[in-house]
Amino acid sequence: MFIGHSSGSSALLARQAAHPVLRAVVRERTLDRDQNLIEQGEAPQVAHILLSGFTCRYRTLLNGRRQITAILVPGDMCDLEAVLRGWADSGIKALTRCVFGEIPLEQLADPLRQEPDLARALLHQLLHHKAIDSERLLSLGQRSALQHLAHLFCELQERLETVGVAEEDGYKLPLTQSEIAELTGMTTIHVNRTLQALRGQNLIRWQKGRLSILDRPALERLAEFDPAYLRHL
Amino acid sequence: MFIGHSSGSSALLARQAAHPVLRAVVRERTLDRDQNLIEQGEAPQVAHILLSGFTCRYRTLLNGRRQITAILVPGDMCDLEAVLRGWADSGIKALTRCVFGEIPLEQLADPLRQEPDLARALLHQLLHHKAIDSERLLSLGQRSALQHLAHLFCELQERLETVGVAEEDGYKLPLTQSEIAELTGMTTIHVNRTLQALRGQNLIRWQKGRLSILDRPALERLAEFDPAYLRHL
DNA sequence: CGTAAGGTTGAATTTGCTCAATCTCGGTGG
DNA sequence: CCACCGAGATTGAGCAAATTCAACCTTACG
Repeated sequence: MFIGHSSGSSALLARQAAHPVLRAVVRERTLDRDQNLIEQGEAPQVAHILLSGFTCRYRTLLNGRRQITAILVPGDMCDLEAVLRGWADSGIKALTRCVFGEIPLEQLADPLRQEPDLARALLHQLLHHKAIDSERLLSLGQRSALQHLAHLFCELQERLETVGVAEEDGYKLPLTQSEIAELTGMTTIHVNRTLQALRGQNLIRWQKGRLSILDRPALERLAEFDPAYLRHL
Repeated sequence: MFIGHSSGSSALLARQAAHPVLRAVVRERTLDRDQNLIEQGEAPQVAHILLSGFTCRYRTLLNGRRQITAILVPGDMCDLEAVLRGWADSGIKALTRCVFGEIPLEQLADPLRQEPDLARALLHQLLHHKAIDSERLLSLGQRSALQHLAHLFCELQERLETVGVAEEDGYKLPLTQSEIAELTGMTTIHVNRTLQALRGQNLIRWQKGRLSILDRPALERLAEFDPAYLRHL
């Protein structure tokens, strides 16, 4: 993923040299937990890249059931598709206090006429999230609850390591169990019990908002996790 | 979606004027039902656009459970992501006899340096399938079995109409119930019973490989189907 | 210290799954 | 023309997974 050093105050991301997308950032914007970056159905006025914090995309059914369709971590473009499409098919809300970089639409309106680096980065981002979605389809369709959660934790470990927000053996996971539920299509209660199972097998610990992976190989084996889908050219 | 008239024998697609992607087709290739276009893990040697027939992408778990992660209909790029990424994260197989257009890698290797029309079409295709995936995540996570199947049928009606392969009230649906199962993460048996429920409510009929939608508004209401996600700029 | 949000537990119920069998129908060979 | 065959569809009974509802516990925080 393209991570660079933002000029703003919240610059946690200092892994790669300045990246084309970050160079396009003209301003920062901060949201508190549970605030919406964009409502479902809205037309984006500006594009955002997440600089720090956790964010999610979600969609709602008439009966009120909600599905979190994506978790966004620092470095991710939050609303790229919405911008390119002209309207947001999902809502986007902050799971923690978040800082976003704003990118004026003009700079992306026709990404394919831009400098190739920027365009490549956008395409890259799209591919990245497409790969994550595909893996999530597999989890939702075929993995057991246990495997599904295991896979989620492995994926986040990997993604957060990439952006330098995780340690070797875990990371801060600022989600509630009901958010995990919305993410995985399970019930909060079922999430709770499945987590207990995971703990019972000494695979993870999850205390005070920090997830610790106690036996990473075992967890990855259980999840059938293969990080390849997160690695790109 | 970009559909045009292919010069080959199998040209069913004659809706829009010749499209940049179709212009890049150098050769056709035909597969019979159940033959693989590409194996999971393989490195694509050439890109493919589906000209006629039904194809799917799928992924397998160690226990042999398979998830169909996408249905591909005429006009769809089958392996765009695999090409851009350099390896296939899913297998792709023909659900019926299929004709594909082959596009040499050189023409796509760096799509962002190509004529903008081609590049735009590729990006477009990526967005299209991303939108479909997002909807499918919602179905898998939050819709009931009944809603899920209803949604699937609505989606296909819409997509096939777009490429001129559906009539007003239905279309040929050359899938087996177990393929529907792999697509929706259900059991074949559960698919069967859910289909009976759908028939019982006089929403659909499915005979001799043709799916008829008897009450489209009611089916769309049940599924909470909103075709907006399939419409693009 | 009280409150609220999040986490945990139990029991009853529903949904979907497994296994195992039977049915249907199009195609095949005799 | 007809009996056979096999893939796909259908059925039933029992079981497992996940949900619902309702309560209770824990912890952070004002």
